[in-house]
Amino acid sequence: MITNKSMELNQIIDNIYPLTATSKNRIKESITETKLSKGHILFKANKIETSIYFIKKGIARAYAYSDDNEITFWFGKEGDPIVSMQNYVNNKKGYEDVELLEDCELYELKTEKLQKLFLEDIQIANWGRKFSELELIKSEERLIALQFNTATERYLALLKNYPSIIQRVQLSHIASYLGITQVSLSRIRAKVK
Amino acid sequence: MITNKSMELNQIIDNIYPLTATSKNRIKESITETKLSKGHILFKANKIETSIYFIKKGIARAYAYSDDNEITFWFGKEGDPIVSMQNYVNNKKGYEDVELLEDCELYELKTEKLQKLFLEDIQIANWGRKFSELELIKSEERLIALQFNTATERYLALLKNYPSIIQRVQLSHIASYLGITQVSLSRIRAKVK
DNA sequence: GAAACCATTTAACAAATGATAAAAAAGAAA
DNA sequence: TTTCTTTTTTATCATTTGTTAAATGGTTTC
Repeated sequence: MITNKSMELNQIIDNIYPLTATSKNRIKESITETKLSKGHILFKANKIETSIYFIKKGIARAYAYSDDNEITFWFGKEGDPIVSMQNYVNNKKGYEDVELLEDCELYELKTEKLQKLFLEDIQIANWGRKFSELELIKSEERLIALQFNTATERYLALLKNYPSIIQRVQLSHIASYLGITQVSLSRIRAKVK
Repeated sequence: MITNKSMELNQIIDNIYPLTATSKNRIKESITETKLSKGHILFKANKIETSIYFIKKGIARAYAYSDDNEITFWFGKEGDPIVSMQNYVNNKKGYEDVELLEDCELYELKTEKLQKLFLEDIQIANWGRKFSELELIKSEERLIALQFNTATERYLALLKNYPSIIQRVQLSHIASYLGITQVSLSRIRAKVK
């Protein structure tokens, strides 16, 4: 079992956008810590979620269904936010499940409280702005990779940029994340070795 | 030649996030209008851009190079923002060119002015937050489509959701947008008819 | 209209991926 | 260990997509 360093709340908040102590405390006051075990379904599709999370320790994946088979489209590790964007942005039901792939320690932040802080504290509003901007950059990078690179290239990139994910997650999830079947990923792995 | 309705500035700003008249005017004071002709390269890869734009009238595309061939990864039409995200978010050089595909009327907003407003006006900070959130939703939808759907399904979805793009843009750009070759798109079109 | 140019389609073959099933390997449980 | 279960790999064949080149169709220019 590979262990990864846990990520402290201060660092997570600061990495997004620097805040004064006052504003930072306002966010921290709205955050609670929870431990949940491997296999726990954190978000359920077609439900309104009331929280977003940050991963202190552990990994998770988001997946949705296409016909019968589930497709993983996101992995999160220590420091990453767990957000159902349709919930967070538009108060709509999400289309994804989020499953914890290891025992996790999470920071939970009630969306409602955060939305209130956005309207009261300009620093937190900018923190929230930066949060979405950074997620947008990640999403765009992902998009470009899917559109520009072959499955083999995407696999090698994942191997290079997120070696921990590959070691900690089963290949069927990685295959669907890469947009290919598990059989196809196996072939790629055999060729690359 | 298909003509589309032009999109007024007030509507563009309001569609993102409702603002008081004062805050809205602050944004509007920072915006200038320009007309640029078809073929104009608005953003150049590996350059720091100092503005973002909104399309009043016309269409545009963003593309980047993979080896020799250019790949279109974004289309914009009336009402859409034109932003080089790496420039806007991280002040880094972008990797994309943006080309105007028709004669265009654009609203130009200097990034520096906007960043200043973010720090001074909480309403505008939240407007900027919402702006990125909405772009993030679009990006995620795009990502899901690429990962979940076949080329044929993506083509049909584009046909359904953005009929104007298909009528106004040449097929080679659409093919690369869909992540396939032009030949492959031709085959799909022949089959679908 | 003819010539030149560009976009789109079609054809032929190669390469990559999907689908299904079976075998091998790895883990978990008794 | 041995058994059972799950994950991963391998094999086979069908389908899709890529590559290259040629043919068709449409526009522009002279």
